[in-house]
Amino acid sequence: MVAEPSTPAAAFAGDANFTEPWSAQVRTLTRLRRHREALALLRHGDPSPPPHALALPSAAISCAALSLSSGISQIHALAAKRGLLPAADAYLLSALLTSYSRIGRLPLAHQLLDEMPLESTPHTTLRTAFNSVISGCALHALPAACFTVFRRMRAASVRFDAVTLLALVPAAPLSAVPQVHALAARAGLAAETSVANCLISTYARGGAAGAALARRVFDEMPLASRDLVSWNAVLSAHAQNGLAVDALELYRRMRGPDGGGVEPDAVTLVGVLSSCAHQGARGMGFDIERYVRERLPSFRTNVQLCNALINFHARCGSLPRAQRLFDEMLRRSIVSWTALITGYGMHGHGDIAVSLFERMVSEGIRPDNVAMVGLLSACSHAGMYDEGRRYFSTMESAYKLQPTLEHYTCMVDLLGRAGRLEEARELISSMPMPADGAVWGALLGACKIHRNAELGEEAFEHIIELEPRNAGYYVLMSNIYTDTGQLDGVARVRTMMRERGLKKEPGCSYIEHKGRVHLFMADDHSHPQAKRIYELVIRLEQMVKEKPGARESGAAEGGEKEVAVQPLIGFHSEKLAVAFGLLNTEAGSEIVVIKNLRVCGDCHSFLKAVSGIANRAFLVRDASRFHRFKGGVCSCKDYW
DNA sequence: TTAGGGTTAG
Repeated sequence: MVAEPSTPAAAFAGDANFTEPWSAQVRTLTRLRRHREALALLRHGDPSPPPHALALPSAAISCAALSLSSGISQIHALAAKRGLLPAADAYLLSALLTSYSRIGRLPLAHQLLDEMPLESTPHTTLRTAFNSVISGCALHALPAACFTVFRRMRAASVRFDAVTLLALVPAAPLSAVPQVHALAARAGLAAETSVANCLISTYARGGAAGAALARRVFDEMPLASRDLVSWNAVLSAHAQNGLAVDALELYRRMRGPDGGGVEPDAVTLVGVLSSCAHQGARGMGFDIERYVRERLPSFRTNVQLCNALINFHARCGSLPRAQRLFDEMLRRSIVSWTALITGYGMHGHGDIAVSLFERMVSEGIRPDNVAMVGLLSACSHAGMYDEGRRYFSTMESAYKLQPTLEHYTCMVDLLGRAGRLEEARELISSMPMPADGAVWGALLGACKIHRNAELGEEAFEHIIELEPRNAGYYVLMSNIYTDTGQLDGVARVRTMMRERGLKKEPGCSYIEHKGRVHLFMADDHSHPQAKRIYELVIRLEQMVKEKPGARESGAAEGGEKEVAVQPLIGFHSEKLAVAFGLLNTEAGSEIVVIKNLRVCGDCHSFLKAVSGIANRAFLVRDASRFHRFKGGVCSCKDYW
């Protein structure tokens, strides 16, 4: 084959500066990350004049990049032989320190640091040397070592700088980050863009409270210091911690005058799409997809961005679009598969989820814990008891995966829903770790479906120990008592809630129309069209009532579903949202509603009946899955 | 010529 001019060597020959000595060319190649060529040139270059001044530091860095540990040792030995160490050649010393640190030979890095003459070495060289080792410790996940070296640095009266902090801040335990932050502020470094960005992303690891701290750092940054990374970091801080509304609001601000003309990049969009998916913000997600297709035409090569789009579509009701994106991807990761598997699971297509999973495995991708959660929950939503149990029991032998709390939650849900309450209870007893609120909550939900107050009480006892402030579980227990006619139980749970100051999270549903979000709460009259909406709901209620068999009983009920305030005409939010959709959209189009809680049995049978009467399709995403109502039936087959 | 900040799935 004829070498094309685009091959690395030929390209280098083409752009090489031939007036530059070959040792300087080594440096250039290292800078261009063409490490193999750099080392080849070092090996074959003219040995006189000696290459040490320019070539050796670069060669050490190239060795580290290629994990050539012995290469670094050889350069080190050569330097020692030539008398360039300990500190005669500061650059070579720095390069060796960096190389040893990057490759994880930290004892050697420490040794070099120890050998440095503190008095005669320039201060900046000392600082770089300490920074190299601290960064190396951070790179190799040795946070305690970072601080040990940092203390030595301070004991030696070497001033730290922004680079030191970029390694140190993420290495600090979350509880100690504010102290490092204060240290940075006292040194006048906390306002530097790189340091502030680093603080934002580190605080972001600390849940909702951390997101608030991250937000404060961002808000305190001078406008001129905020760059794209600052916006991305603060946006992700909210997106990662479930604060989707704030993340979307930040994105709007970024695009407005506050953004200072910063254009989003793929990283921004990944974060925003995740929040759109979480929040059901379909309009914004669609806008972003348009932006991606117009402005980032090579997006198909960006696996994370494609994954974010797949996840968005799968969770926002457009499975065909998610599937198309998946099919178009040039390279896929396990995340791509998981997003799609989870999406099919949420829509009740357990069979498709299972076959996707099998296809993934046959393509040589080993499932991870998250993929298994997606698969097991897909089985659970579809009532695929045998498959779910089989996959769960072979997790360890087939895929070397230890079941986590989330897998147990899926399995308790799967067994419980299928009516195997005792089996679910036994599974909890057999767990190698203590069950958490979610596991017991899954059992409680199953007890609601199967009206088992006794086992429900046991689950509830555990839950109020583990999650005493989660009102949803109290409502669930109270509903079990209602269903089993134990009114004293209902009163007891209500008293507990009152004494503890707990209020049920209000149910809300929303629908997007012509670029606007229309939000409804139960019995909410604030919408401008409220009068027409209520009239329509009442009319539909009457039509449903008159339709024989329209409101059958026996639908599976369970989980933290909303309770109808009035059994006959409960103006739950999803009814209002669907009525708004019927009044404002054209016949034939699908009405998509996003809801925060689970659909109650009453609304479920109402929506089924109305889909038949009005000959319209409603797609409702509730807290755990999608329901597609059409022609009088629901895609969940009343199993939810 | 040396040290370096942000991202996805349940």
